[in-house]
Amino acid sequence: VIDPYSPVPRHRQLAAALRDQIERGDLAPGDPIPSQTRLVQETGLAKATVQRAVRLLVEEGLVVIVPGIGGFVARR
Amino acid sequence: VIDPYSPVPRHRQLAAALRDQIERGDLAPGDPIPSQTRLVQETGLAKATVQRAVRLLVEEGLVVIVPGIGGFVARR
DNA sequence: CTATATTTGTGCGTATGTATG
DNA sequence: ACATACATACGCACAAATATA
Repeated sequence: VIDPYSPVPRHRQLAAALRDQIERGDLAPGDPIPSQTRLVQETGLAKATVQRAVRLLVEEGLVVIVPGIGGFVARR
Repeated sequence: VIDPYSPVPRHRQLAAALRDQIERGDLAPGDPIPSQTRLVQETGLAKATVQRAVRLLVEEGLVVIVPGIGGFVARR
């Protein structure tokens, strides 16, 4: 799902992909989002890049992170 | 603390500022130095530039870096 | 209560691409 | 051509929080 040759930064590509899944309803409010470890495995991206993508969604209010537990689609 | 218009390179400016804090005793031997992330936030410099400043202090023997942990004022 | 596994958080080291003076 | 600087990205290691066996 990630195009390494795109001028769009990889963390933005991943954030966009997750945002689409949320807005499409694939991921409903309250649902856990894939763990950072899974996202690293599935995308081939570095952990730092994955975290940066997730942090974008947190700043947008689409995702809530609970340390030690995981990330969830925000209720609202 | 960093003057972008100074002819002195920014990494040297930051290194000098940290060196002053160490020699003044604000940072004692064994004390952790501010993380690179913090220095990036506080100075507005890029990570690579901050890292370069810290590396100067390491080469001078004023700072010791422990990978995965952080940087500390050298004991001696 | 202890041990282990999972997940997020933090931090360093390094490399590459791009822009500027 | 060169030095400086920023942004992006990967890899690795350790710490903290939480849950489970």
